[in-house]
Amino acid sequence: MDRKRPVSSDRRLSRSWPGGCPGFEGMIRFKLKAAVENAVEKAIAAGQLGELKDAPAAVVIEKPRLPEHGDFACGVALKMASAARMSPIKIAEAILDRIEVPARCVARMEVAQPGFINFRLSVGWLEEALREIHQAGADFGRSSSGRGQRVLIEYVSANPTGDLHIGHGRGAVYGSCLANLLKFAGYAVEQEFYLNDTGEQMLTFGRCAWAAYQRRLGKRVDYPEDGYPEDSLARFIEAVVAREKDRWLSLPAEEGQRKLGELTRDTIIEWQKELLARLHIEFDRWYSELSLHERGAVEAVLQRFAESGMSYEAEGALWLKARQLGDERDRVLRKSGGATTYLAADAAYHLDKYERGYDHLITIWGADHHGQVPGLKASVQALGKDPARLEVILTQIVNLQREGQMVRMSKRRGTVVTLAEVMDEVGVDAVRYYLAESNPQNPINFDLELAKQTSRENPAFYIQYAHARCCAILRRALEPRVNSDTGAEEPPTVSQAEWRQWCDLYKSSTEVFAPIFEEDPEIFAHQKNLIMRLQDLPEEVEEAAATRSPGRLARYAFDVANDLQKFYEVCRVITADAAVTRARLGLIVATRQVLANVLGIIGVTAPERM
RNA sequence: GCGCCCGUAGCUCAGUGGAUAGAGCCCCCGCCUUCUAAGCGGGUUGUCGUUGGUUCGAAUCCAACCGGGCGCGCCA
Repeated sequence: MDRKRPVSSDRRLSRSWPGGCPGFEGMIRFKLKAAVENAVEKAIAAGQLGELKDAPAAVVIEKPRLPEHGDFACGVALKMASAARMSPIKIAEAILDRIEVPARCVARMEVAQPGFINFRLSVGWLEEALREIHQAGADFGRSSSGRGQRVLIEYVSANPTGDLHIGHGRGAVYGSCLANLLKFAGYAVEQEFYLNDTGEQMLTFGRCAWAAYQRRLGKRVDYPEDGYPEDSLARFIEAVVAREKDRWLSLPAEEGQRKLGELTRDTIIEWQKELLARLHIEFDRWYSELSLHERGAVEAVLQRFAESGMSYEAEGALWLKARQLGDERDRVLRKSGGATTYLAADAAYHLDKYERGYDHLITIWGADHHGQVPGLKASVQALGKDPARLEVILTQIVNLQREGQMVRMSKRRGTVVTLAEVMDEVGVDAVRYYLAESNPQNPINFDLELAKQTSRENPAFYIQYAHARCCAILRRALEPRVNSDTGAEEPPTVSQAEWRQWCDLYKSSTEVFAPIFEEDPEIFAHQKNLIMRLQDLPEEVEEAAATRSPGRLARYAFDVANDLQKFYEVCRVITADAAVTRARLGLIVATRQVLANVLGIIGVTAPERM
């Protein structure tokens, strides 16, 4: 039943082939899509698709799971069948007859039950893909789909009252990866950390810091019972004492609480900055909540709510009419005691974000804050801003495990495992990879022992190893060789001058890559798989950016590494044949480039040797 | 009770309308005179939480239910 038709050379579109595929810019899937769309149009125009006047379904080129179904497949005939009142097979045949692709690019096209069109690639587009990778270099995979839109991503925003834990780490890594990703996808991204450096909690914190400071210097005073655990402050108090000695000890209580609160808070903030920098996270701005209060922004927002009739007084408190705006209940803006709530400050903060002119706002919170989302949305709406431009992403919990057993964390009992400890134990790259890999809405089980025990097998390491291996091969080709028989030093396989020449060729020529391929079908399959994977990067970036899933790229990097290893296993790169060596080094360098680009996005280092 | 998130192999997770549901870990068996064996190949593993619906076709969409997590009027 299946109709098989080899592509004959007279169906070539491109007269200038090889050397480029005019009219087929972009990735292979896109090139195929365009060819199929074109064929559908022509088939309709020729009246071969029954009563169809226009294409009722978008052409989607997918990757079949089974190798027998080719490298790519298209199910558009199935989607058109009912509208055309024809059998999918007949439609597929009519379309296939009109698909025009260069013979060097597609080896075979066929119609298969129940109406798929399957494609098996030849080498033309693979060579072109490699040339594109070399030409784009560090920019390969970068897209302009963000159209330079300004996006502000706010994340971590941990309270400056203690250590960061693994949950903060997750938000930090996710936010940072998302920022890198959106930049790569063509957005103008800024990253911001919101400091809760004022309010009720800072008063409590000041009392604790003051007590801890006095106690550290030998004074017999009680430590507040319901405050932050003394142990969790000890390290920071130690730093404060080392710097300030006992010069504040004689302050009156109220002054002392304020002063030590500030000193300790600032110590913690500095410490958080350093820790996050170690995780390869740099914020453009640390935005102080206190600064909002100080310049009256919070009061101004309350004023605006009052003027627009969006707030009211009840039970001694000031309320936002959030119910009117889709929330399940109204929200308190100012407590009966007179202090403003977190929501009031957050409304002022988000209003400021809007007024700074961003096209889009992303706020990343831990999932335990999800109850606040409707209130925040309602408040920005009440301020006349479009809540659709504010995207709140919630990151789920991280369960720390050790050998499959949950690590119970209790602040009170001081059994909290800090982010710093996890980083020290399993390494920054592993922490980044494991936290980057999953999607934010899923809880993570992070097993410390597993991450350590399998350090040779862990994905972060495996990907880095693949990158280092590419570097090693290139080094090998460019370094002088030692003759194993005579011990004499011989010139390198590739001279520096040659190499520079080759690098230019990689960017301008597709023929240069032709000698990569072996006739042996098994080896060819590995070569093709690797190149197909590399040329996927732009699509992966698009998809990851659109779904806010940088973790997708972490998994993609693993697949690239895996395909490289399989290729490496069956195929030598440096050979006696200069043309073959040149071609395959081009593939290795392209692979290295793709790995480096992806590792850059997920913030894992790309080592040259391991 | 209400709201949000989740439920896929022993474990950790992909896959969100297409053909026979995939990786890694774990376990077993092979492979180093040759560019990094920190590697590769092979083998085993599934009521896709349950039931019903929509569709030519459902892990994927809809409804109800079950199980887990989180949140729920002046904490942040």
